[in-house]
Amino acid sequence: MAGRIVETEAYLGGDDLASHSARGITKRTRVIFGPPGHAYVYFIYGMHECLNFVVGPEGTGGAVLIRAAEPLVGVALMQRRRPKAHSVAKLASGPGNLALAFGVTRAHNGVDVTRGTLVVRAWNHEPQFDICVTPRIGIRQCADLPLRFVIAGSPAVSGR
DNA sequence: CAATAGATCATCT
DNA sequence: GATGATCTATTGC
Repeated sequence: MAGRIVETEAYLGGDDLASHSARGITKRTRVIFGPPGHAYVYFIYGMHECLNFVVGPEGTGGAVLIRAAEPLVGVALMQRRRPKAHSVAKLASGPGNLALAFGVTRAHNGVDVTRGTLVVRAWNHEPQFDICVTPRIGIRQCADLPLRFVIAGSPAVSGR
């Protein structure tokens, strides 16, 4: 499967209280403080898994939540995994949906995302996109920081 | 279309 | 023992 990431949120290290890393290294947050280029997958609300990429120098605790993607390859498989989705654009719209559609689970927590079965990369052959910046969604702490990034007009973007 | 309820559990206090 | 980087179905206009 493959998709284009169209919506992300940044969670900073240090004093960003919305970030899981804000309260230091724990069993759960240790991969966020590990080397960048690795997946951080967490379980939330008793039912959903969310995919992040660790970014920034090792030890700083920064991560990027992948909130939505446009399905490009493997659409049929994603539809089988998400029978409730009402359109292709919604297959991976929202963090929990994206993880479901792409089959990402906590088993991927800590994997190297520069090589292997779960890979992110830059795509150099696309036209330029307009990126909109907004506050992050679904948080209470630091809810005013402009750290959500969406590709303008993408049908797969969630919320606002 | 907007607002709300319910599902459900790992994690940290 | 409360809370949360969510989703879906349902209710109410």
